[in-house]
Amino acid sequence: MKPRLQKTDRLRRLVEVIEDDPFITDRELACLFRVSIQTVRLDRLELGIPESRERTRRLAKEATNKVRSVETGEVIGDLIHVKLGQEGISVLETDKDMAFRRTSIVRGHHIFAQANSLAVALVDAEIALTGTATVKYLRPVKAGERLVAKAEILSRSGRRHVVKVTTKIGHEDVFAGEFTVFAVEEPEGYSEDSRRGFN
Amino acid sequence: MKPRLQKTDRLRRLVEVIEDDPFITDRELACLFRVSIQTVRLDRLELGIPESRERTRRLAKEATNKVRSVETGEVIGDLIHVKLGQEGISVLETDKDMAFRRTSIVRGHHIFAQANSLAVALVDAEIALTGTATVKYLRPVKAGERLVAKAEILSRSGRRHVVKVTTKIGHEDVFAGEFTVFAVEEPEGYSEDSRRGFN
DNA sequence: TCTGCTATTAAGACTTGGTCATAATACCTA
DNA sequence: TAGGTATTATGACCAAGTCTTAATAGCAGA
Repeated sequence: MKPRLQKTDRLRRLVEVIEDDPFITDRELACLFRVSIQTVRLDRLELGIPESRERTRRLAKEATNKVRSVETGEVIGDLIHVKLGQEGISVLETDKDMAFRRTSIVRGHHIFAQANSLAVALVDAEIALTGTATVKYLRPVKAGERLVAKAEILSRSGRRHVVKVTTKIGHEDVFAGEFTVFAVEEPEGYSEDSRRGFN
Repeated sequence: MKPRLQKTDRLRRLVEVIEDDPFITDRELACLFRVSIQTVRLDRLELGIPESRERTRRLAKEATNKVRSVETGEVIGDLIHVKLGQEGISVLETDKDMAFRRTSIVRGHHIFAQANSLAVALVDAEIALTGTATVKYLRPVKAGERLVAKAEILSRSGRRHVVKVTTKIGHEDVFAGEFTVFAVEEPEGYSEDSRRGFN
């Protein structure tokens, strides 16, 4: 039963190698594992791994989506609870892409962005602009930690809302901020078809 | 000279369409422009546009790089001048990926991130952490505008630095903030091989 | 030893989305 | 009518696969 062991071993390594370099072709893989192309194809078939071009295509789509959703996404973090004009909760799973490689410490602007997004989302208006923000970083956040931000509208006078946001990991406070968010009726010449959204 | 006009027109549109959807094939393009596949290929040849698969490949590579550099990059914006412990200037070219689609208004956290990055970069220490930040958004920024952030260390007492950042577009102030940045000697158990970097 | 099983390799036909070279045709204009 | 560009067609070829069918190798148990 030695060949079978060799095979399962190869299958495991195959997954690793392809994950490491999704652009690799069957020919290259065959060469790498010193087997025939057909064997590699059978292996891929068995593992349900698509061909090189398909992998590349998916990567391209996913990556472009990622850039759009992370960078342009309407809200940073998942809104798991929102009472418009009152309070809300947002969850952000941090990962290594948000952190410094060397320290694994999540960059501050992600934490800020989550809080800011949540503050803006609470304001019941077509367009909401952050005017000022006062924030405190209470302790560094490591990649992989789950940020739970809770926000509450402290006061409102006309179009001006004061929103308090507290971000925790478990029971520990890691960030606190106060945002002044303005509700705007008209786009003020900044857009033609705008509905909502600043910050 | 009508066909020539039609052609240059088609070439312009071709660039647009491909930019809009890089995954599109020659066959689809031919169908779209109501010309033969050969014409599309000649057009691409003339414009130096690579084939669909090549475009996809580049996109995948570039996008994966982009996610890393934009998200993980040590500094948001280009540091064009830094006097460690004193002052610095950073430039950030905004684009539509940083803005809301509907309004073309750049999301606040990018402006914050540039200012914060610059503030941290000025502090001459192995590791620098932002403690607090007080910021004001003075007017919305449209995608495409060039943000010039100037920062100056106002005061320093021990490891605590107060950094003032002003961001302008041309001569107009769009953002102002004050950051308290702490210089840290030891990683305080948050990392093993850390050198510099928080926020 | 023969049979059966898995693993591997091979061979062949077909697909997609092209490249490259060559030739034919269409259209317009001087 | 000749010359030019623009367009289309044709055919050979390629990379990197798919899918099917078949041959071979190596070992294990009856």
